[in-house]
Amino acid sequence: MADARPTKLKILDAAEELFAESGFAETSLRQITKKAEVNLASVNYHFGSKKELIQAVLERYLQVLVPSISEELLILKNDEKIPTLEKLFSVFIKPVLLLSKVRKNGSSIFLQLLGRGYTDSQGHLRWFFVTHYGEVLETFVNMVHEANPALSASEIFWRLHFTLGTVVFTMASSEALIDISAVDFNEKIAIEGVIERLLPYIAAGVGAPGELMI
Amino acid sequence: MADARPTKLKILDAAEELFAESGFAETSLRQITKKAEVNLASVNYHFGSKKELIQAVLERYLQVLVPSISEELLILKNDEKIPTLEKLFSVFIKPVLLLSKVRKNGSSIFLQLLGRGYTDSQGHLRWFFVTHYGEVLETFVNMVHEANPALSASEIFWRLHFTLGTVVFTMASSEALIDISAVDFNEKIAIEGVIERLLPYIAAGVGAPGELMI
DNA sequence: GTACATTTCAAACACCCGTTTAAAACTGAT
DNA sequence: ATCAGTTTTAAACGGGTGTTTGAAATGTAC
Repeated sequence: MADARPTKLKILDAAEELFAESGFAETSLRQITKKAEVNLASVNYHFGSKKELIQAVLERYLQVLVPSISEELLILKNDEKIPTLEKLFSVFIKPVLLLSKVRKNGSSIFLQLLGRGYTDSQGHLRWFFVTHYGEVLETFVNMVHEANPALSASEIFWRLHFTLGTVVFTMASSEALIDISAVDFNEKIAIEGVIERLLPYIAAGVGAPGELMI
Repeated sequence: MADARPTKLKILDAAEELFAESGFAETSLRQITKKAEVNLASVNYHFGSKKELIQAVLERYLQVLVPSISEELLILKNDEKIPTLEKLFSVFIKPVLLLSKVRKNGSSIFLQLLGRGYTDSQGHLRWFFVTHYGEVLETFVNMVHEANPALSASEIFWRLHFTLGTVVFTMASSEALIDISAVDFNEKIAIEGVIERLLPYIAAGVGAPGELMI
C-alpha cells in the first residue's frame, strides 16, 4: 500500500511531528526525509531551505488559527461591555482546540511548535510572526489594556511576556508534564485539561494589583 | 599583560557567558576556547566532555545558591506564622541577587543559564538538578501547599510548573526584553526590576482561585 | 640537573549537518 | 512516440562539531 500523499505534504507532516518533539535545530533534514520516506534533496527542492520548511510548517497552522482568533476578538470588541481578562484569554481556546479537527493532535502539536519557535532562539521566526500576524496581536494588547486600565502600558508589556513564557514553556513540555501528572496524581488529562488549568493562573497573574511591598 | 587565571577558570568564565548568551547547544567548544584564549583540547582535558563542562558551569552557581535558599527557607519554616505566597517566593530573591557579588552580573547570567537549561532540551540537566538539589525543592513545594491549602497537590504541581515557565522564559530572554522596555517605554530597568515585576504576577497566579467557569 | 608528573598544543579523526549537482524517472500534452 | 516540464534520486561538496592523539612544553621534587 503506497502512500498517496504528495511529497510536499509528506514532508510537512513528518517535519511538524519531529519539530514538536525535539525542536527545530535538533531535528535534521535526514531524520525528516527518512520519516517521510522521501529523498533528502526533496526538502530543498520543494521548500528551498530548512528555514523555509520551518516557516511552512508553522504557516499551515497560523493560516487557520489567526483568522479564527481575529474573528472572535472582533465579536468581543463589538460587545457593549468591556470583556474581563478571563474572557479575553478564552478567545484563544476555541481556535486552538479547533486545530485538532484539521489534523490529528493538531492543537497539541501547534502549541509545542509555538513553544519551540520561541525557545529555540530561531531569530527569523520572531520576525516572521510579527510581520505576518502582528495586527491581531496589537488588537489583543489594546483590549487587555481596556480590560485592566489600572496597569501602565509597560506593566502590560511585561505581564503579557510573562504569560507568553508560561504558555510556551508549558506547551513545549506538555507531553512530559501530562505524563508526570498521570503517574504522580493518577490524573489522566489531555491538552484541554492543561488549558483549563492555565487560564485562571494567567488571568490572575495579568490582573494582579500593580505594586507589591516586600 | 598575561592572564593569570588558571586555564580551568578561564574556560568556566568564557563558557558561562557564551552559554547564557546563545544556549548550550548553539555554543561550540571552539568559540569557548577562543574567547578563553586556551587550547581547544583543554576543555576535554580539564572537564572530560562538553556535557560535564555545562554541569560544572551550573554547579559553580548552584553550590552558592542552593544552601543560601535552603537557609532562608528554614528561617521561614521556623516562624510561627505560615508565610504568604509572596513571602515564600521572595525567598529566592536575596540569594539570586547575591550572585552578582560572586561574579559580575552573576544574577543575570545564572538566571539565563537556568532558562537555557530548561529550554535547550538538554535532558541530562533535568536529572542533574533533581538528583543534586531535589531536597530543597521538595521543602519548598510543601511550604507552598501550606500557604495555600485550598489547592490540591496536582494543582500546585501545575501552577509551579507554570511559574517555572514564566521565570525561565523571562530570564532566558531578559536582555532582549529589557532592551525593548527601554526603547518602547523609556524605562531603564535592571534584573532587579524584572524580578520586582515578576513577583506579584506569579504570586497572584499561584494563589488564584481553584476553578474557573467559562 | 635530572627524573617525573602535569599541562599545553597542533593536528587529525570520525561524524553529522544543510545544500548542490546532474543524471534518471516520471508526467501529460501533442 | 516524441518531446518538454516536473519531480525524484544517489552522490558528492564544503563546513562545522566534539573528541582523541602523541609530542612538546612546563612545573615540581629530589
